[in-house]
Amino acid sequence: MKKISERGGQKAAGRRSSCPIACALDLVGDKWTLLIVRDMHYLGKTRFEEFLASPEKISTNILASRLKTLEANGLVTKSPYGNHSQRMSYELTASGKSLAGLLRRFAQWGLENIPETATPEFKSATK
Amino acid sequence: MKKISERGGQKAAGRRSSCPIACALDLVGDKWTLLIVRDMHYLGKTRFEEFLASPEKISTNILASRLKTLEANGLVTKSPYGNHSQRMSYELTASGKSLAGLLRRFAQWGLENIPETATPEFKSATK
DNA sequence: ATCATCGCTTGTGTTTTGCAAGTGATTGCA
DNA sequence: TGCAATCACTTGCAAAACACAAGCGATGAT
Repeated sequence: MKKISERGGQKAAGRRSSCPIACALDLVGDKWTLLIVRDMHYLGKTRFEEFLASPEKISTNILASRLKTLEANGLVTKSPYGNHSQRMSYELTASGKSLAGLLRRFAQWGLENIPETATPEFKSATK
Repeated sequence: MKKISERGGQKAAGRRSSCPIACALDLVGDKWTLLIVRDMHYLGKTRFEEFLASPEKISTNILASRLKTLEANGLVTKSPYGNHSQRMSYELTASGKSLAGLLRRFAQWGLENIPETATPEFKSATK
């Protein structure tokens, strides 16, 4: 039985605090994870090689590890596609898709506050 | 004279691409920066020691370096306060304040998608 | 004069990242 | 049937970032 005074102030395993902002940052607060989600959401990418092709040039080991933790955290599902047993398709779950609003805020803030950010390929998708 | 085909696809110094999401992540895409902004925005913190007191327990050298780059990127201003010339007050600029919407999205996504995130002290502020 | 507070810096060891190369399971093609 | 190409990774290694603890210089209070 947990004391009432402790409820709401407890930390979940591996998290720095119970703050929803801090917890969200623990899951997607790094330089690469949200770019993978961006590629899935705005560009419809699903394959390892497609993510590698983005202009930010993520390296293969980082991509593999990020996809693994995205899957472990329930934001992405991994499944074979076509008739190739080795070829994998990564897709957003409901939780993953619900990051779209966050991505749009990032895009909006970047466009409004960072000079020379302009991406023709995203402009229509982010409106 | 720059070719039209290059415009909109160029990279600014030190950035991975011209995508506004990637650029925004270059500025605030790490585990600590947005927590400092959170403390400034939601809790009204302004001093070094106050940021250290947050439950996530940032270390002093990381805090100092993040405050320095926040200032360098024009998101925060630093000024002495009171009659102590050594005591500093950190405050959000207009660009920094405009991160509030992003923070709210983070909080909302965390509350909806991560179990056991609940912070009484933020709930009223994020509604 | 001594002590505490504030805002840091410095040193040290660990963890994470970036980069290049390689691996194994196919698949397409001659 | 052989052989190169593709895809999804893994491995190795150096560089950078991070966490932790200690210390430092300026100020103010006692």
